[in-house]
Amino acid sequence: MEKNRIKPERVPEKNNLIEWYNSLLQIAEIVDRRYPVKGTFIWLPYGLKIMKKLVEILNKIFEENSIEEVYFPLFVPLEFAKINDEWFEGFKKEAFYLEEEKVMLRPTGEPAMYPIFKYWIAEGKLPIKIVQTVSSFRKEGKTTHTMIRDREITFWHEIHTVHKTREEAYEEVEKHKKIYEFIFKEVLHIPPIIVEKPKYEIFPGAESAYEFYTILPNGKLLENGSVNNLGQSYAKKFDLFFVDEKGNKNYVWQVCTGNGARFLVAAFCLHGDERGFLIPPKIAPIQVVIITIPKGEENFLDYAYDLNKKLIKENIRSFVDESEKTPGEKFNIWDIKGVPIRIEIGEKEVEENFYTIYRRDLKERFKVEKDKVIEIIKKFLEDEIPNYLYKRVEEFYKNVIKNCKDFKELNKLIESGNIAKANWCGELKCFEEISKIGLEAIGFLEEKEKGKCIVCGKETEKLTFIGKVY
RNA sequence: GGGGGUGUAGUCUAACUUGGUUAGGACACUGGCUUUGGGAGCCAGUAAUCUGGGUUCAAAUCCCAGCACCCCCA
Repeated sequence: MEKNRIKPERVPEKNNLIEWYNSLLQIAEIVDRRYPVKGTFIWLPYGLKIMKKLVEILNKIFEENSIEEVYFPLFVPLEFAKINDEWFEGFKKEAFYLEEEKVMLRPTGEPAMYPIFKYWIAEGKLPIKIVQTVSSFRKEGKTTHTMIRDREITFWHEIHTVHKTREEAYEEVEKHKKIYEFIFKEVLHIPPIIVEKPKYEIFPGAESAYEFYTILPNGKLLENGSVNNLGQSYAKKFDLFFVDEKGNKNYVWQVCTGNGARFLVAAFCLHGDERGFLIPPKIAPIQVVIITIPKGEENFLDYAYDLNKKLIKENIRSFVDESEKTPGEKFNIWDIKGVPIRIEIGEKEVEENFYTIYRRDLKERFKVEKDKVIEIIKKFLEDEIPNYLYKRVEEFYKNVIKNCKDFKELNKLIESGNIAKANWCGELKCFEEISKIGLEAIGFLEEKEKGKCIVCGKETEKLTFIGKVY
């Protein structure tokens, strides 16, 4: 596409996902993409409210797991950054520098936090469990995509925990896998996909790493949250140790996890349709929009606000759109913005004493008796819409994931928008063979099945997904 | 990282091939009247050649660089 050929207020076809996604981000007023610095964008009020709702939910869950929010500076002294030479090698080219290169803007949090952890450990503060939600900065190359690959990665949360024992760190890892699973299922209504990364893909000296993925409607995989069991690799570099009762020096065990706005990308792309986005009810800034259909002098706004008050009292985020637009125009705008439920109030409703309730996910209207409205809306928001959304994505995943036993079939399968599920031994050379044909084996699935590695033919129980990754 | 494409009002575009118009249209926006059950109509108005350099009597148009966006490959 040489140019965005999208009329500003028309939703383009979803079969070109990036075009559809980019246009909708703009017309649904999630972000303004016109900021003239590569890999950055402006969060608009509606989008920011969605993102902040998600952050609020995340922080609440973290806090329930004894993880406290902190704020470290964005500036990282280069001497800190160089403590872990492997980390520095990995990030030095894609970091931004200032103060005549004595300081870098954080590409990730470790080198800012870990030297300070040394003080905290010395003060007897183990275990340390903290989270920071902040921007990270990486000088991404040519390909940037809003919220998928940015140079300023906004609302990136990173959890860092420090433990006395290996066992405690392993328990922490399991906890974090469950937290992200919960977010996917209960907040975003997307079936979680989690893989364990092979050893050569994780940080040298780390124990293990898990990565969550979502499959986007164009059949590309999106990394969407990682949980790293760092072992003592960083502890040794940063000299993080505690002295036990016997007077022995012990290096600590560390865990870190992170993700950001990619959670939203998954929700937008998987739940959205030809009419626009669909915001999962738990993170929707507006869960119910009330639209009146005026008749002559009567605008029915009193009825709308009466209902609005009742809904708000029940902790339902409700909004009356009393703008001058025509009802049809309002229907379309709120469809695009993805408000899960709409209530229509006009002459018919008032005379016959009912409400017309429209479900964005089904695109269907329901005639609901006035005194049942709260009950029905709660049922829709809490059960029926989440369940329907989840099932729909589950169905999509089922269709797009194809079993594959033949290496030669891989490209054809993936070219036509699918994800391959295959037995895979996970050896480095078998990873590289797949990379050579432009694809990626994302890691080991939790599911196991006897078979032969798709590359080398060796017997293995391990399974992987193979596809293109953003 | 390699290759390719594109930059005209808030948005989508015409004029670019073959240099010369008052840079035209639509949507949006503002004002007015009329309307309102899936994007309503009429009238009037505001508003644009990405930035810098070059070629030329003359540049939206040709050339170079920068910036930004999109696509393909790694």
